[in-house]
Amino acid sequence: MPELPEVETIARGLARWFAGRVILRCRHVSPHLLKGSGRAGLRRLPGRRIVDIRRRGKYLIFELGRGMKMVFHLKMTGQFLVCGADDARDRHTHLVLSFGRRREIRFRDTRKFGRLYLVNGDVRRVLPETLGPEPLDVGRRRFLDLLGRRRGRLKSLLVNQSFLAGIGNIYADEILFDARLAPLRPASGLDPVEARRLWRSMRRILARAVRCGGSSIRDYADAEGRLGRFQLEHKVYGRAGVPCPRCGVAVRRLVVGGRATHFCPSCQK
DNA sequence: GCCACTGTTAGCAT
DNA sequence: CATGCTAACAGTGG
Repeated sequence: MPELPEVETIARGLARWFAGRVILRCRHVSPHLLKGSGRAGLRRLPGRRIVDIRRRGKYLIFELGRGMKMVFHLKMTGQFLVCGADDARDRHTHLVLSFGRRREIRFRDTRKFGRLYLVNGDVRRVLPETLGPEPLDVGRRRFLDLLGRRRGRLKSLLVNQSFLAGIGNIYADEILFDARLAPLRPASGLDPVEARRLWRSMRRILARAVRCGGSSIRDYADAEGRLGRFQLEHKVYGRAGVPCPRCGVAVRRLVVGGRATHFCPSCQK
């Protein structure tokens, strides 16, 4: 479930406690996380300082000393845990970074879709070439321009990482509800007022979700174990059959581009 | 026990 | 450029 707000929250929490700290030890517990030759790079982690921890799209990036980077994608169920060396470790823990005072960062992932890439120099060498810009960095004019170049349905476009990086299923549905736009609308068919509303809603929803620490639907928690609060503000996601908070008509659920999609059939046009 | 479903994304065919 | 299907994997709920 980690989308932009969740990854941002995790990155901020980790950076707060671990920026500037030196990795003492690295234990790679499972082969899934890091493929093939990348594993050799793990030996070069001990002794290296964590300069900063930041986010790009849904990727979490540890910037290390001398230009080395660890780039994580959490996919569906990846999570970070900050804990003590003696805390119980279950079979879904795939990587452990040890620090002084017996503190550890652990990467845990039940479905094993998550990935780690090690890179020297530019992170773009491991990010997809097609990765779109940051939603919160795109100005209104640029957004309208990007939108005008695309066809296809609004819902599919918002979750497309080559359009904008970081929006997933939950926030796409919440953004479209906020913008009062139907998920099946063709992206190219918006008038300027609607397009501007979509840009505003995107910024509003993502910024508010970051302030809330993301959405805890199933098992998401940040690295310090705190739950997000934005799920309390969901208006349509996961609420099929519940009255729309704006007009009272039952929220509908359908599948668009293979993704569950929730919307109000009455006030999203 | 079996089957359908779940937040992601890459790769492939159409 | 867009869409649909599959696969990677584990847990949950009917």
